[in-house]
Amino acid sequence: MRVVIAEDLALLRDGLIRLLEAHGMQVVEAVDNGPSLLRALLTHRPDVAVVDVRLPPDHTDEGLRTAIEARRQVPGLPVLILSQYVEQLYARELLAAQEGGVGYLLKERVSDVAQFVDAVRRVADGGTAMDPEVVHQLLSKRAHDEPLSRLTAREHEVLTLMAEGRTNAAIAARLSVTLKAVDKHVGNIFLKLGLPASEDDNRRVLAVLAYLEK
Amino acid sequence: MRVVIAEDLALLRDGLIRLLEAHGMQVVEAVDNGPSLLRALLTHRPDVAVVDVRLPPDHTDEGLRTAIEARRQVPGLPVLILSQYVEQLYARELLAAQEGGVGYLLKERVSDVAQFVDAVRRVADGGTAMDPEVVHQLLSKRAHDEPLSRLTAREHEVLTLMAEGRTNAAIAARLSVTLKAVDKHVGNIFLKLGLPASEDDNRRVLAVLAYLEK
DNA sequence: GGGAACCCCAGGGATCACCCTGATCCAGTG
DNA sequence: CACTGGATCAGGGTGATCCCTGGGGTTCCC
Repeated sequence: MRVVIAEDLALLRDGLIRLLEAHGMQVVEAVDNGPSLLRALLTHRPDVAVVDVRLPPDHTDEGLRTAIEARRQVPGLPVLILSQYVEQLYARELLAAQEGGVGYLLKERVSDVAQFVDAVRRVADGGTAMDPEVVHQLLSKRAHDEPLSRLTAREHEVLTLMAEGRTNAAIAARLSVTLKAVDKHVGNIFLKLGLPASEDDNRRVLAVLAYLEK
Repeated sequence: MRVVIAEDLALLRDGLIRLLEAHGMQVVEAVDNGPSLLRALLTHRPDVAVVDVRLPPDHTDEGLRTAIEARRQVPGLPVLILSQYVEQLYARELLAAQEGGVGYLLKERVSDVAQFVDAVRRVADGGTAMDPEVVHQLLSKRAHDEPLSRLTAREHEVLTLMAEGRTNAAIAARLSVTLKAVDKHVGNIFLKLGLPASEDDNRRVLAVLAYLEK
C-alpha cells in the first residue's frame, strides 16, 4: 500500500512515516505544505493520503482544500484527514463525495495507534473512518440553536455590559433603569443560556464566557 | 541512553518512541499524564526525560510542574521540554536551575528530526538545547511588564480556575485548601492586575478578561 | 539573624449579586 | 377581548465574594 502524508509538524510527520512503514505500508512521499501535497497526490496517485488540515502557507484549511482539489482531478482518491479541529466548511464537501474512501480523525482523540493504522487501511479500501465527535459536530443543529440568539435585545445589552466587567449598579445607571430591572434581566440571561445555580459555578463569569465565544 | 517520554498525543508519542529508538536510545517508559510521569521519572531515573507541558489531568502546565518536582527529588535530572507554547511561569524556574541538562523546544519549530535527536543527546550530556524563540520570550522585558507575569504560580492557578467560571468554593476544593486561602489569592490577583475596588467594576470579570486576553 | 516573598489559615464584617414574590404597562396576535 | 411576552419596578431574604486583621511555617537572600 502506497501512502502520501501531509503534516507540517516535523516530529509528527517523521513519527507517522515510521508508524505506517512499520505496518507494511510504503510512504512514497511526505510533505509539509499545500502546494507540495497537490503535486505529490497527482504524481503518485497513492492508495491513500493522510492529510493534516492546517498546512502552510495559509495554516487555515489548506490541507482540506487541497484534498478536495486532488479528488476533483483524481476521482475516488482515498483521503484520511487528521486534524486538531473540525473544519466545517470544506469537511462537509469532502465527506459528501460519493467516490472513494474518506475519513476524518481528530489527532487528540486517537488514543491508540493501532486504531489509526486500521483507519488508514479502511479508507484505502474505500471505506470510511469517522471520529464520532466530527460526526456530531457536522450533523448537529447547534448552530441554529445558539443560546445567545434566545436573548431579547435588552438582555443582550445587559450581557454586553456584564462582559465589559460592569457591576449591576453601573449597568443600571448606563441603561437608566433601576438595579431591580437589571437583576431581573440577569436572571433571565442565566435561564436562557442554560446556566442553573450550582455550588461550583460562578454564573456571571460563565455567561460572560458564553458571550465572548460567540 | 535511557529515555522517559511524556506526551499525551498518542500519534506523536508513538512517533517519538520510534524516532529515538531508531537512533539507538532506549525508551524505558512513555506516559501520557502528569502523575505517571513523576512515577516513571522516580522509578527509572532516566538519562533524559522528554516532556510535553500540557498533560492531563490539568492540560495546563502539568508537564513542567512535574519536571520541576522530579528534579527536586532527583537533582540534576536532565529534562527536555517539548511544547507548543512558552509557558513563562514555570519555565523560568526550570531553566534557572543550576544542575543537570535542560532544554526547551517548540514542537512547531523543530523542522528537522535530526536536530531534535541532537538536542536530546545534548541535554542528556548535561548541556542545553534552547529554541531561540523561547530564549527571546523569556528574556524579553515585555514579559516583566505583563500584568499576568506578576502573579505567582499559585495565583495563576487560581485565576485559571476563576476563568473557567468556578466559584471560590470549587477552587478551594480543587486545590485542596480552604476558602480563606482562595480569598487571599483572589485579593492578591486583583492587586497585581491593578484592579482597584470601584462601584462600577465587577473585578472578578475584569480579571478573567485580562486572563483571556493573554 | 532579619527581612521579604510565598502559601496557608482563622475570625469577623460589609456589600454585591442573585432570587423569590408580586405588580404595572405596552405591543402584538388570534 | 384575552393572552403572551417584554420591560420595568418593588420588598425582602440569602449567601457568595471581597476585605480587614492577625497568625503560622518555609525558603531564600543580604
